[in-house]
Amino acid sequence: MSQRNQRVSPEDVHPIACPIREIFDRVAGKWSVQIILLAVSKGPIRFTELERGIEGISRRMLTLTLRQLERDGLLVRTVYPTVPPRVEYTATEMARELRGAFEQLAAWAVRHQDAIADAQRAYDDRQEKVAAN
Amino acid sequence: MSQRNQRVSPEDVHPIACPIREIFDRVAGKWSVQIILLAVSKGPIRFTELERGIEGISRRMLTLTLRQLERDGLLVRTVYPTVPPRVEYTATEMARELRGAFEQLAAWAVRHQDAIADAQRAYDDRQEKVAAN
DNA sequence: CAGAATCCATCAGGATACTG
DNA sequence: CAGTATCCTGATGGATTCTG
Repeated sequence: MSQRNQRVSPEDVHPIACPIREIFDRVAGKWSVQIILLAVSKGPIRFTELERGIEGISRRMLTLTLRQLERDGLLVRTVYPTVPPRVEYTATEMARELRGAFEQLAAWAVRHQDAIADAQRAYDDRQEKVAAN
Repeated sequence: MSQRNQRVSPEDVHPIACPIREIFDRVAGKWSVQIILLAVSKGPIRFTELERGIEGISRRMLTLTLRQLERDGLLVRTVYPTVPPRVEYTATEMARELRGAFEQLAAWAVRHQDAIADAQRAYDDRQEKVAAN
């Protein structure tokens, strides 16, 4: 307890940081969260509904992200060979389980958003003073 | 319940997706997670300890990420005006509260890592077949 | 030791046009 | 409708050098 200059071995952080990293990469991308939330809350959802429901997403990124989520087994893609074609995306059970974690993070965000904003202002003020030196 | 062609209004996803986005941006960056976890578990930690403890991080990215976390009030930076200089980073209470959410996500990751790997293999196999057409 | 500053490669991602 | 293909640009981030 007195000695804190002990080396930090990579293994200390790895077992928790590594799986988390993997998850965040595939699940916490800018668009993945919104797609998953929509797919979870809106049941089977169509390509165009997603495109309209997610502000600012490009057709390209929607396609790429959907493919990745499908590959990871978070979404199921169902094609109805009608004309015009109809494709629906359904969240799997696995994806639905993410909602809890997302909501916990959202709660944390809400709880601390003011504190964060304050911290940022305080920090920026300090920088201004230094810059004005 | 029969009608699912209802429009998806942006407000349906916004209230939860927006704060989450903010959080993920500032907290779920490639390096932020590892830095926070190290700072939380290793008490006050020095620049060089972080550099050695996080595999593959560059000096530049470590500095940039530390600045951002400090600005957001997740880390406190303490300078000891000795020679050579000594700087320590301490996780704030706010940052420590994140551990729960991180661990929940980590648990999710561990629970489903096999299923995800399987899904990916299955998906890739399907693609190969198509490519071979 | 703990950075700041600079240069440079990569690549995520947007806009647009085309198609089964 | 639900994509694919192509082009192009800005931001991300690594490597390196310099300094109090």
